[in-house]
Amino acid sequence: MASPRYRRLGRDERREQILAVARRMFTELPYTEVSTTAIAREAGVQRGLVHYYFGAKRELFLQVVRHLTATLATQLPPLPEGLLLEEMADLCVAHFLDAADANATTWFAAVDAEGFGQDPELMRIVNRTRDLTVEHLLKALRVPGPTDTLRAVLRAYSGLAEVATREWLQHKALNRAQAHTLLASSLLTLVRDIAPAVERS
Amino acid sequence: MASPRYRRLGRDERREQILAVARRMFTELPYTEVSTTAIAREAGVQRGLVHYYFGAKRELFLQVVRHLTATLATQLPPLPEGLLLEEMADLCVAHFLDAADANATTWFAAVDAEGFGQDPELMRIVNRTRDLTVEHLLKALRVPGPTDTLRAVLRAYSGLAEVATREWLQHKALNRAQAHTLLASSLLTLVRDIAPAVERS
DNA sequence: CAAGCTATTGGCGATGTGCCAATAACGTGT
DNA sequence: ACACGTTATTGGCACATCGCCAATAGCTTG
Repeated sequence: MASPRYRRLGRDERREQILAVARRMFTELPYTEVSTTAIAREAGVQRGLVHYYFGAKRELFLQVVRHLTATLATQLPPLPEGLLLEEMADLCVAHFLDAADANATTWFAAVDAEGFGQDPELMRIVNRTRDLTVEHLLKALRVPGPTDTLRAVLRAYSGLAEVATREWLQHKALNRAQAHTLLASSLLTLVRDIAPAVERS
Repeated sequence: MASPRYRRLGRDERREQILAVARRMFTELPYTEVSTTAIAREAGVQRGLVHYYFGAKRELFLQVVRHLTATLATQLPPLPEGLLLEEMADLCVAHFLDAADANATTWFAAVDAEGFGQDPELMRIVNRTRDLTVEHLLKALRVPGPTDTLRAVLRAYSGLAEVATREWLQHKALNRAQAHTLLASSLLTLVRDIAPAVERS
């Protein structure tokens, strides 16, 4: 007669629900200020259940980061054919800025996670995502011989892109058009002029 | 008669000793894996003393980051006179790479601290250090009207420099000469060509 | 050598984490 | 309808960490 004391959900269902709560909280607060107790409370569940599904708190955090980066990676745009290098760079940058704008909080949370001091697994996750973007750029720009040097240059470029985006969306020292100009012309120069020079060094 | 159970040091002396231990441990391990207990143990002291000097663990950590960034900031080279823009850029990059090389662990620890999720005070510290470097670049390159836009572009450049350094020292996808070429030519192009274009956008 | 200052200790209380046995919700077979 | 088995969920134990503070004990000074 009496209503049950708790609702029993399917494994994947509950798992996803807790993950959603964790996602929100980890993007809002630093790691140390998010307790499994708080996550459980917000999910309307006992703390033990969180550990039942995810083991350690760190594991849950890694799942969250994996999800964030995966979300961003799937938003890579399709590649139109037969464009000039300039047009292609423009397009890539536009798509990138759109994605960053649309998922600002997600994006910064993922990027910020990088510095979570020396955690090897976390470094691996974030680096793999960065490499995905680099490979996408390589395909899009159709550079003849994609060497390791060029990849390194493009990874460095992603560092520039990260801060430039921050200057636009957070610090507001640049507007969107300026961020676009900066990113597009840097990309062009890096690929066309600087990368070959670096290769020869 | 019996030797005393502990040595009593002066306030600053003990403070500096604990800080040194904390510096080492925080640069070696992630924040969560460094306990005040461990710091106290390595310093040969009771845990309570750590809190007596630094209050919360977070405060101690901030002190460490402050010290790391300050150390790097004091290594800014003097500015020689009457050089071409190219030569000046070369010089700045060379000094930068030297400093990064000499203090590799310190440098990466400071840079990594940045992402310590959304901590406002920590963001402030790291940003101020970045701005110091940017101002130094501005002075060195003697650009006519140092606008806010140019500053933003240079901050973005520091993002590129950070990753490029990592590619050289950690991932080893670039050698020193290549890192130098990348950083010097990017800096030149950004200041001479791209920043004005961004300004007009 | 007594007295005072304070660096240092040692321990209490609260909170967080990892784990696991007991429990209860829900699907299934009869 | 009802017992049964599965397993999602709870609740609590054991331990570590953190922040704090009263008591203690080095060192210094007169």
